[in-house]
Amino acid sequence: MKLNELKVACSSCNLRELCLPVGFGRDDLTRLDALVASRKTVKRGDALFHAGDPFQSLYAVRTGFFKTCVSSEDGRDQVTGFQMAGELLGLDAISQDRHTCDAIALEDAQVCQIPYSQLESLSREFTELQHSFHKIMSREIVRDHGVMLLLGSMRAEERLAAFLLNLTQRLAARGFSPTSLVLRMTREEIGSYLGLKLETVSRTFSKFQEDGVLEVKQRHIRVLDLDALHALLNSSSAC
Amino acid sequence: MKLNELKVACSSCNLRELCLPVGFGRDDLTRLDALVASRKTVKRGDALFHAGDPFQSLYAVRTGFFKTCVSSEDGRDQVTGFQMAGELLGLDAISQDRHTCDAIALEDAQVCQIPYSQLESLSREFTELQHSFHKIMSREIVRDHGVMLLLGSMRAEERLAAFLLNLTQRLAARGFSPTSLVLRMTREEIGSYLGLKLETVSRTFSKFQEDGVLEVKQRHIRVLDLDALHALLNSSSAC
DNA sequence: CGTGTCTTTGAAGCGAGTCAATCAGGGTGG
DNA sequence: CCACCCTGATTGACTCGCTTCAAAGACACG
Repeated sequence: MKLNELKVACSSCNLRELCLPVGFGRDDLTRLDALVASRKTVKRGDALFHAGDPFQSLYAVRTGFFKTCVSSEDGRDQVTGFQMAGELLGLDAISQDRHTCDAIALEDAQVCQIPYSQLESLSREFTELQHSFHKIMSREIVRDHGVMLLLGSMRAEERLAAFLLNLTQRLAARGFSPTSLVLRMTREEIGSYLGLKLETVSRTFSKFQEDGVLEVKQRHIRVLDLDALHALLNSSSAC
Repeated sequence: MKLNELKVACSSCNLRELCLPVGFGRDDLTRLDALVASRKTVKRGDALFHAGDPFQSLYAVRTGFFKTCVSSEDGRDQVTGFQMAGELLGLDAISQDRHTCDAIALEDAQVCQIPYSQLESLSREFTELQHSFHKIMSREIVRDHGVMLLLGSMRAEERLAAFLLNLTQRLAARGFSPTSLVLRMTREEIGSYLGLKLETVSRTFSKFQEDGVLEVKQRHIRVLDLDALHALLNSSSAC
């Protein structure tokens, strides 16, 4: 066994508290190691998979940043999520044995490949894994419902505030500063995710800067007034 | 064993081709029967569960029609789906051991109660069930992504067309006429689902009627020109 | 037959989209 | 090392689709 393969094992991965094995004990973790077949490198701009590709494996993001997007027959497309370290890609593909969205790396990335058939068989004899996997799928459903709420009933400022708060929370959980971040995606990608045009995203960033809520320098964002962002979400009756 | 309990068994349920046991053989079906604990009746307007309720069971709709809706802290709320016979309710609750949305019956309904712990243990020794359950969760994710596409990039007419096409397809799969239907939900609920105000929904229905695409009499809808509905989705370049 | 809920329709206003021009960086090649 | 180019970001002016506010109509139910 080669040394760099040891490194990739779940049992020694620093993401184990965020990824599939949340809450696992030491013994559980070593059982998981059998599951992760290999690492895979994806360069910025490249696709990990495309819609229509046959489904073999799920992928856990180790490093880097992804977007997933679906597209309709008439060429419309929609960013459905942004994934960072510890998050799973490919859950949509189980339903039809084919991927239903594209997963594109927004920066150079590394993923762990998890063959789905092995995940199924291992989780049959390993209750914690089964439970953990179900929770992750369910969490994705809950997340999607939150996005539906956002897209269905929020105004531009509220959408961007919700987006930034979500991003900073997830970054904070990974040990990054919750007040200073670098966006990995373009204004257009943010807009697609939030159901806005890129100009509206840009204008809203500028508005936040004027109001002293953010400092915006291209993709570098500093949160100056976290309460103001929260306030945008907790009081729709602000008008 | 009482006669009416025999009737509720998956092995003799006429929904078995739409529900959890899709593609199961005779033997598989009888193994499933152990899973469904009981039936439950929900009256029109009542909740099957509320957001925050502790999670015990999933529910399969036997008869009737439900809506699920999430709400944010500030009282905004969003219909996240409409469920009919054979569809599962409660998948969102697995992630946090609590329901995250309300499930409200839009007409008198009957559901099968599926204790989640039993579903987990049975699916550990029963590959087909495990696989089927995973597919159902994954399908929910794919559906949500479709709704996100709708909410993020479609205009009012396109949203309503997509909604109606989806509804008629699901009704057709259950043996109902694909051209004539009775809406179980109000304009406001449709609007909430589609990210529109109820007046806009009403106006769009009227527009479709003027154009000869639909015949609309309150909640009674007849589809006159199916192609026109499809055309609204397949050519955004119609302008 | 009245009452409340849901639906329809109109008129006016506004938020976000569209179109277009300019600006800022990052990378590349001379 | 710098000028250039290309992509992405910003900003402005105008337009349009949807929302808002308001009133009237239709239906279901007691």
